[in-house]
Amino acid sequence: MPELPEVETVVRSLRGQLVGRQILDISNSWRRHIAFPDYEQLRERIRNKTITGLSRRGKYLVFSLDSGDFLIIHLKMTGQLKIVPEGTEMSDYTHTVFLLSGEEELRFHDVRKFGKVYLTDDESLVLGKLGPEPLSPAFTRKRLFEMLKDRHRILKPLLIDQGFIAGIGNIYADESLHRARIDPRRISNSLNEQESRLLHDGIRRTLREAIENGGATISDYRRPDGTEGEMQHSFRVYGREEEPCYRCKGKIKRIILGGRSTYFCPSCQM
DNA sequence: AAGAGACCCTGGATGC
DNA sequence: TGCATCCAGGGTCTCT
Repeated sequence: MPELPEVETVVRSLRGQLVGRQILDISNSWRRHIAFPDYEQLRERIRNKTITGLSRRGKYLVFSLDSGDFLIIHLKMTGQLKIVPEGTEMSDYTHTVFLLSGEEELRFHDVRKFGKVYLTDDESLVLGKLGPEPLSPAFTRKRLFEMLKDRHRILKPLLIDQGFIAGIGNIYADESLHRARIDPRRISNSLNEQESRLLHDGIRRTLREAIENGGATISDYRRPDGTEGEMQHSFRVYGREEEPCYRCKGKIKRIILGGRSTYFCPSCQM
């Protein structure tokens, strides 16, 4: 569930607490949480390293270490990160724990176990195939229009393709398309310049608004301090099947595109 | 290149 | 109450 705004919220919340701290050790009870290298090597390479930075790329959290390695974490559907005092009672769903200097622990809690931890000195091994950051200055209206022209794909699945644009997931794709008044079933290269501009604005405004709201809490997502985001109260279409569209009073429909639920308003999204 | 479907997981909702 | 089945989307992978 965490998409770009949720991951950004987590990064902002953790950065001040983690940068400058040392990772003393790691423990893990679900080996598949560790993507690469294998657990023993990762443990060897991470022990006693200092966290020098924390940033986000798409839906990935990227910790820079003073060894030159990058610790990269993807929360996937149900991952949560939290900092707790050392020795706090363990939840059944905490599978990876980083022991920190200052007698605290960074815990990776993940009910569905889809999350992943990577350690590498070459970030591109993990992040290399990602598309542009939608909130970066490089993601201009012109660039999006050119990207759309180059492809012949159904719009909604294209927007959640991380190689096309990084960070948009199922919820914010639908929200962005509704804001732009564009039908999710449209083919990418059928959009004219004006429609492409509306989509560009829709994506950026939707993501910015979601970050301002601290992300959306749906079932598992929590901020690292345990509080819920607020964005779920502002959804225009997501999860609102058969309810009236706020803009035109039409009925919100749910269809499947690219194997995922897609919510939209057939009367004002063209 | 694009798209469909299986798979990775589990809790919660729904159906009988 | 209990059990089976479906669904949720973050991805990856294979096949057509």
